[in-house]
Amino acid sequence: MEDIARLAGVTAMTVSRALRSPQQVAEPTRARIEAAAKELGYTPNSVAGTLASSKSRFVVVIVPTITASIYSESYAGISSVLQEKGYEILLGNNGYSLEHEEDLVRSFLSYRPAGFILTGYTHSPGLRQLLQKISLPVVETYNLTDDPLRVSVGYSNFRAMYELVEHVMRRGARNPVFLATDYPTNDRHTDRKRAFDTALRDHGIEPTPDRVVFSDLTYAAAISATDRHLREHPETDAILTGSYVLAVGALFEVNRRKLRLPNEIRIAGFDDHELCSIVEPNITMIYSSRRHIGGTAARMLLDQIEGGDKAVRRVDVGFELIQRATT
Amino acid sequence: MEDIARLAGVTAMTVSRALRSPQQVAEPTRARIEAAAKELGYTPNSVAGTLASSKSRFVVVIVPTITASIYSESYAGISSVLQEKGYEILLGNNGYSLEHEEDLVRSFLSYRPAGFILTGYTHSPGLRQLLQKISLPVVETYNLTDDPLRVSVGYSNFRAMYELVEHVMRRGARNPVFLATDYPTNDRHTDRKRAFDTALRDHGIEPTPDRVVFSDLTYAAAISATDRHLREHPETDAILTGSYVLAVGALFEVNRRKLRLPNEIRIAGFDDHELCSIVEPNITMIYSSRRHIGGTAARMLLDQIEGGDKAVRRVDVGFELIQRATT
DNA sequence: TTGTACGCGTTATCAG
DNA sequence: CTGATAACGCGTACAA
Repeated sequence: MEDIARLAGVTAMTVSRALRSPQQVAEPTRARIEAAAKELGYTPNSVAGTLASSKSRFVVVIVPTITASIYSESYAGISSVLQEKGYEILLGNNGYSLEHEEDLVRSFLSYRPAGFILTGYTHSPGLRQLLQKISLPVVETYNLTDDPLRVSVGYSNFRAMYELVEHVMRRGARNPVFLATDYPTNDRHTDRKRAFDTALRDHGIEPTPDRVVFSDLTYAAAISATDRHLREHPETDAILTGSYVLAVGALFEVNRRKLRLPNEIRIAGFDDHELCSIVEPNITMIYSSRRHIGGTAARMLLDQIEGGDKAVRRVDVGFELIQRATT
Repeated sequence: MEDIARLAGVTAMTVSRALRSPQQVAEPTRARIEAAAKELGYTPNSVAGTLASSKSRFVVVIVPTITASIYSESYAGISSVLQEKGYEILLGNNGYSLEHEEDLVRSFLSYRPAGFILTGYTHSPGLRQLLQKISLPVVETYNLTDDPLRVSVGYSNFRAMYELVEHVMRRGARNPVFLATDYPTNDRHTDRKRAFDTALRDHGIEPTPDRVVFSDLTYAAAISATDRHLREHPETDAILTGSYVLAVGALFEVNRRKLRLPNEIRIAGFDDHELCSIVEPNITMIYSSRRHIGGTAARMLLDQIEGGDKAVRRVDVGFELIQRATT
């Protein structure tokens, strides 16, 4: 900046202003400065800027794992909104561990981020305390709670599962099971599980433990989990899954057994994906746009960062139950 | 740090040392400082540290799109290696546009990153020039070239495609087509295309333009592209694809037409994915671990950053042709 | 092993 | 509209 200032016949401060808030500088001055900057091949130093202003343009985004397509899609939604405003993302994978999440947040704090976008509303007590204390903007995503840290965006996983059970029961199911990954700290899962139990009771069915089947998030694991369960519980007539991967895996196994869908057995799940409308028969799924959740989360975070406190506390983006051939 | 220093009865400089290089500080002093830091709830300021030392712990990673599973997997590989060393990632999506890539790099430069991990070896002239000039560590990934910017890690997409053509020809194909996405700046694609043409000529087949079919990267697009092509060219007896998504799409269409695999027609492609071994019949694919490419790239970057110039120029991670039922 | 002085590249603030 | 001065919080370099 000193060099540019010398070349343009001004001081460094005027250069700073010309570059960050051009309207504060007389047009001829600004033009001279811009020319000088280009001539010298100036690259601004955001690190120094952040230190001087104590305002960073970093946003921390924490997802369970970036390799699951739902999270990479929501990341893409966040990224496209933040990029326009000149924010950069510091991405963390907590691997579904709350302690790891807390560690990540603490370590990212050293970059003095402008805010956080987290997944779910379940966090370690230490993290809740920390985020309460430092009073930085926070958005929680993918699920709704009555008690968000600041604001949250997502849909009611409870209601979605309740509707899904209702749906398969209406379509003739009497013995549904819930096929899901086993991450006890995943509130999307626990809310769905509560809804599953509630809906079953409302139909006079006892939600015994053997109505929940755990599986890793791979097709092979879903296939063998389905195989094992159908062997032990041949009366099963509906499989509800926590992910499209598990739904497709279940479908493969059901097809292999030549069970007739949707009369002998039904399949439906969460997190619709293109594959679900391509497989034969195509699969009934709960859909909610991940890009939209991400984009909305980013906008809500910007509202908190820039807008002050007129921020909305809670945005329900809703969900759709897309009925297809498996029900 | 001043506060900690006061509480521990030392100067800020000693605090700085105690925190960054504990072995330079007498143990009792270090313990006092640590206790004081904990008591005051000290959070280091990496921004100030970066400015003072002009050494950042940011690494810029640029991928075409994070929502494609191959890139999110390689990101995960990069991330797990860099995290151990205390580096953070600034992630950019270039959307397969070289100009966008150049813009991204220029804008990330303001954070004074320690290095770059890029996808492919094809970049805009401006970017090549820039990276040459600033002499920062760079690793190019996913493909090999004789002329890397600094170092590169990946496998020969040319050789892989050549082997794939050889393979289907050996299995009886005479009229192969190449089904791929249409990103002209994607050097993985252009190398595969060159190999496809070369291998065809080596078999006395003219690589006419209608032997290449373009499709978006969705199952639906792959299905309709396959449908269209098979209608116009019913003599087609092998479909080679640039992605598992296209391979699975092609398989669905081939199955729908009740063509017999692998006798009437064959399918094989790049970027093996679990789905390829689950579908019926399962699909022959080229495999190379994306996590491994990412992890290796990260290590090669660290070598440049920390190790000086003993860095390897080129790492060929190789590939496997996994034969399955479609050939 | 610890301390002193200074600089990293910018922006806040107030004066002119 | 522009300038002077003083931070921002830390690390480098050298001295003690």
